[in-house]
Amino acid sequence: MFAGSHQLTVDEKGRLAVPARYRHALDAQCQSQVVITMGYEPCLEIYPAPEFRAICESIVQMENREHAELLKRAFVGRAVECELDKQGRISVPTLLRRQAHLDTSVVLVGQINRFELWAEDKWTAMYGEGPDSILPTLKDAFRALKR
Amino acid sequence: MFAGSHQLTVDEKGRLAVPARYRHALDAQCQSQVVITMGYEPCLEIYPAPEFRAICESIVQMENREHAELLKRAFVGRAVECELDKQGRISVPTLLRRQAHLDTSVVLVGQINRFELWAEDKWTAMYGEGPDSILPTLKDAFRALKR
DNA sequence: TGAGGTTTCCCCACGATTCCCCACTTTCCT
DNA sequence: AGGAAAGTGGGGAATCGTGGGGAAACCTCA
Repeated sequence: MFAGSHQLTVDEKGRLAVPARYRHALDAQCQSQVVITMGYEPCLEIYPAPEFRAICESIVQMENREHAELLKRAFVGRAVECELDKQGRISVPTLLRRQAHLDTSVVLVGQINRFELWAEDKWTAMYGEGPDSILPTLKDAFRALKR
Repeated sequence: MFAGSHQLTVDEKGRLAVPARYRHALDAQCQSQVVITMGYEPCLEIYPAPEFRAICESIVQMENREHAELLKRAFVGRAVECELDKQGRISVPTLLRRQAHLDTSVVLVGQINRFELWAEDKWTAMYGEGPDSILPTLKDAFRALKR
């Protein structure tokens, strides 16, 4: 289960050092094999490989064929399989980096079954120190949650 | 079950000494593994790790997808797993401390299944010596409570 | 087919941060 | 008053994030 956010830098070679605390889990869960792709948010999504395959299954079995086709093109079609190198880094494909408008300063966010990779400025603007804009909705969301 | 409030200090390295009376319970309940994150109040929330995981389950299964997404980013995305050190302290991440506007003087408040960590001035202003502002609502709340 | 250039991967190194351990001081209980 | 437990502080070692160099693999174009 992934949680937490880390400010990281993508170096000149497009490499991203995965925080050490996640490496062990990723190794155990998927032999350090991950899939990077995009959803509808302006950020990259990083899945452990088995998790991604499970989502593909779900897409194939969708009732709504039109939705399924769209997801196959936009979600599956943009996916790239990667592997952590021996130093625990993944090299993020240039195309995806451009599509998500990532420069060197990024934020890696744990999202339970996946990670999201945001441009730092976008992330801070939306969920950072002063997330005043989302506060009312957030309050509603918390109240809808049993805990 | 956690109750009561303690005035504590966060030292220069961002460490918080958990009152000894809670340590046994935390050790028994979660091997001293806790998760620190933020809700919509300007304070930090500290959960025993299993408690936090249970909440994540609830989030994943929420009906309202928009709420679930928001909670995943704001609640899960800001969470940090910590472990009490051998001296019974947790080191509170700098980012979270800044977001909750904590300086050295804080109040740890037992909240049944979690703790809350408030900046002392905020806590005293809201629930401290003169809680005049909340008194009418408090009255309603008590009357709604069977006891 | 071969040469040049580019990309990818691995290793090493440095600086900063984090974590762990030890010690001191204060408080509370006996 | 004495002792034990708890809160507080600091020093040192290990780890982690980051950058760069070099070798191997790949692709392109002649």
